[in-house]
Amino acid sequence: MATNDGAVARTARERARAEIMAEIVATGNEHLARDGAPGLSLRAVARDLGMVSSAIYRYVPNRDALLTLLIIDAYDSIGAAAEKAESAVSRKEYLTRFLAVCHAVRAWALAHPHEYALIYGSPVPGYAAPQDTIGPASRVPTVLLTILVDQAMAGALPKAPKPDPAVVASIAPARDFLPPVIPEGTTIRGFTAYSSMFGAISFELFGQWQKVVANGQRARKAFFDQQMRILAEGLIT
Amino acid sequence: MATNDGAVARTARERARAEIMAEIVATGNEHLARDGAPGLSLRAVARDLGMVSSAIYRYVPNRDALLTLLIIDAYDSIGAAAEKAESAVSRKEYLTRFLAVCHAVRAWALAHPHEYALIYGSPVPGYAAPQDTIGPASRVPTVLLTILVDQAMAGALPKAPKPDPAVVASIAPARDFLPPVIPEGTTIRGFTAYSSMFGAISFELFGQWQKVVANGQRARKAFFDQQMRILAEGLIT
DNA sequence: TGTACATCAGTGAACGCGCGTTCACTGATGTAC
DNA sequence: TGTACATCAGTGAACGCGCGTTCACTGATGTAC
Repeated sequence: MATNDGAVARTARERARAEIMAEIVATGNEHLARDGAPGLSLRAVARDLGMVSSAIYRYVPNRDALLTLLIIDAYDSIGAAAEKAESAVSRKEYLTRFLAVCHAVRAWALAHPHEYALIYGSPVPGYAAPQDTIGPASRVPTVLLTILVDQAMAGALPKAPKPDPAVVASIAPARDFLPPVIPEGTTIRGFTAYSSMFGAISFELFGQWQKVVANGQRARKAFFDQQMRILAEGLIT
Repeated sequence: MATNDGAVARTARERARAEIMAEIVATGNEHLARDGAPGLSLRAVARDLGMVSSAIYRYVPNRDALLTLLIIDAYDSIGAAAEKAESAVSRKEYLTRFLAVCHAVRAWALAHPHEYALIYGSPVPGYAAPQDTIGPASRVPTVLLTILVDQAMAGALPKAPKPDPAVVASIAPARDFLPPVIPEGTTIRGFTAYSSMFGAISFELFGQWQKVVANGQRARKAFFDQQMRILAEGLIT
């Protein structure tokens, strides 16, 4: 047994490998920010790392694998931002917690537009996301769900009429991860708010509010805040 | 003056040109559907049209121009679908008109996923949409606006509290095309419903409901319908 | 109606580019005894 | 502790590919007189 603190970074090789993997992800993100996902190339990343183009294949088996790494990194990054913002709010301030998440997600998106586009924009043609991305992808929705659960536990959930049986059936898969305290009507409203939030961010980020909403940071933020408050109606108090 | 019915297709050359332009757009759309926007290439389109690769430059000055043609075509196509569905509903059935538009837009998106991604998904890196796309882009929102205006004229608009001054200021640019019958509170709710609708469609189309909403057509449609009804609350009666 | 010139569509070759990926190799690091 | 072998990281050349775009050209169509 060699000198070894924990499971990380044992031999020099392993340490170097972990570092280089991190550099690959970092450089990949830079390229994403400059050229977007379609322009991402293994050769270019290798070049930036001072490697010959074939050397990168020691770390990443192909281009799709690099995309997967970047997708996981992006989901983790946006998830961490949401968690951090939400955790700073006192537990009983449900609406404030919700808005904190919304604004954190939006701020992250504005700061990392190409990473955002990678995970919430159009799928990259020919790329199929593997299972590994599902876990990190659920961090943001999990935070939001926690707010609803806390509210339900406190008996502070607004009444939501039970939807049509067809609608209830449509969200059957969600029952696997949804605690029973959340009624169906609330679930649908929650999902709607959830996709709506990303709709609002995508519209802002992808330029769809051109000539509709003022361009200033202040205006955009106030507009978004109001949108999120509307989405929270009948769901979060 | 040659035999000439109207402003279209005079000489053989002009007729041929118009036809080939249409074929270019059609073929471009096929390629979009197969490979997505990033993979769209002038060479490939020319090849499919039986032209030598340089010949296409007689019709389209460069790749970006082809993208612009396809974007305009997509906006026109989705706009026409929305208009058609909405026009079939009796004028006073506001909610039914709204839902007709929502379902028409969704159906179009499901039928043309790559064209949808082109106009509502991540922007194509390095491409800047020219002014020509603004007109066609406004067809869907214009139909939706008409519903609100008709409702306002009939005095059937739900009350919406006037938002904060900062919020009102943020939508100042919209005042240019918004009739004064629509109050600020309604405007913001309308914009929110609008971006939310595309958020819902994008989530469905881009695979974000994996393991959340059931996969069947029926389920997906029922779920979407319920979402749209929630968005209509406090806005459309 | 017929001819002369101008315009346009399409050809074929070429330019220079960057990409993903493979392969046989050298030299450094790690492991077993 | 020292040596022998196995593993791994990185090299450099090469493969075959498709792309956008330019250019000088031929031949057909359109226009002016």
